[in-house]
Amino acid sequence: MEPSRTEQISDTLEQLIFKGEYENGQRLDEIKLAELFNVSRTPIREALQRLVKSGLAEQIPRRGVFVRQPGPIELLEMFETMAELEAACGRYAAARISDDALKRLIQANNSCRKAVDRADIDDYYLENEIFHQEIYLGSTNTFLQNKALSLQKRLKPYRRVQLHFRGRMAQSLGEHEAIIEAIKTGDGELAATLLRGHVTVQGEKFHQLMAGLKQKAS
Amino acid sequence: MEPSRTEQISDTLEQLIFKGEYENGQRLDEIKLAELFNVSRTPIREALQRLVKSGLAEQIPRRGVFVRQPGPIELLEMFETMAELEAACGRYAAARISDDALKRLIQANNSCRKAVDRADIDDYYLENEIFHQEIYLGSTNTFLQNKALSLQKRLKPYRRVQLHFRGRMAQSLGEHEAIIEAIKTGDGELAATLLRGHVTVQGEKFHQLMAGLKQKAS
DNA sequence: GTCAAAATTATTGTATACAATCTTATTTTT
DNA sequence: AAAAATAAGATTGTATACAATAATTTTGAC
Repeated sequence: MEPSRTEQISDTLEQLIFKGEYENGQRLDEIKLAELFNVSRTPIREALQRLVKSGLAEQIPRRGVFVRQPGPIELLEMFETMAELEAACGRYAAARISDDALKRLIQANNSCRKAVDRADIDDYYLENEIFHQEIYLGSTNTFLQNKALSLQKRLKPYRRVQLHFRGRMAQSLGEHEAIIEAIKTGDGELAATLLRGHVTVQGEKFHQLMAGLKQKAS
Repeated sequence: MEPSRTEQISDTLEQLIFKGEYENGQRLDEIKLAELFNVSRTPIREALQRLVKSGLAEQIPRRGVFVRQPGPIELLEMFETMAELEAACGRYAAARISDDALKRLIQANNSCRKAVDRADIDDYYLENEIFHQEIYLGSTNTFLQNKALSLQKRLKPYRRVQLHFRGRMAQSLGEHEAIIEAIKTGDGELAATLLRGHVTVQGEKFHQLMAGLKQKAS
């Protein structure tokens, strides 16, 4: 199914906002966007409504719609929520993951290990994402899976920077092993606890996230 | 801040879909809606984009947008997700709820008890909702809170019917007491487990939910 | 009578015109 | 000179016209 023009525009704008191309509070000028996308204001306005609904922008009537970049507090809240969603996925995955999906999960982690061995941050970043997505999928709950995917996507730019800190990749990989073991043995409670800890931003990770925030802002 | 016309229309349509005024798969006719709301198609189409983004409708390009009512499976998935969100809220609430918020939570439950004493289903339905919202609030995580609120709103019509089954209200109230106690003593793990069980649809509750589904469909 | 092609009708998608409102600049008043 | 009032410009919100596509009906061939 070919996506609608409105959806294309909305997705592109989403990417741009994620990448930090727009400042927090910046107005999304309908006319400029119309010129940028070579369309009239009508499809732009429809796309903007989508952005508003997904929380990426705020609409002030008769004023315009303004991008809403999360600040430090909201970011921590989002990571906390992500941790809980991942924990939930892990809990269900431990109970219901299929043999095939488990195989893929292990394979994804093997790819992670190779990336660590090569000290390839970009690749680890990619494979790690797949590892987590396999857990979402393993939950066998499409609704939960989609929620997790959507938040993962939104937090993506903030995770990248963290990997550049020394020892972070190796530590992450070690946690993966334990998570797989818990899921394999069907210990949902343990899988949930491990995943929560794996994703939660605490201690040193907190400073790394904040450092990443500044980097993005510049 | 006065809401935009588009937001009003979108919210009204959301209510109508929640109430079951539109069949699953029914096309949302732009012209009819424009007449219904006494506006042109333009603001209608903007509102429809919001519905699509929030998952209440599906857009098929050049065909139209069609309402998407959850079937039994998706409904169970949504309740599972709700259970996990509530568990997460409970966990954080146990660690961070303020004295004031705890007081309000207890008060909300007292209102629940009064409703049970009067065997007032409608009132219990209302007060129970507030009880849970106090837990969301108690989590002190606005992002998580909003996610919980939004899903609670979406599941609202399906919870109502369940209360009509014998003993359901009294059982629910009993669980509330234990939840409060866990939060009060700061036992996040217990609060999470209790809330998960409180919301999860299993055993008899499953049949009640399915019965409710049929009732709504008629 | 049935199927296929063509024509008709209906519906979505987009551009544009205009109205309503807000913002900014200018003028006027004190 | 500062503040208030006014005017000009910019921007959002809505209606409408038209184009593109899909759905339906009609027509015609076999």
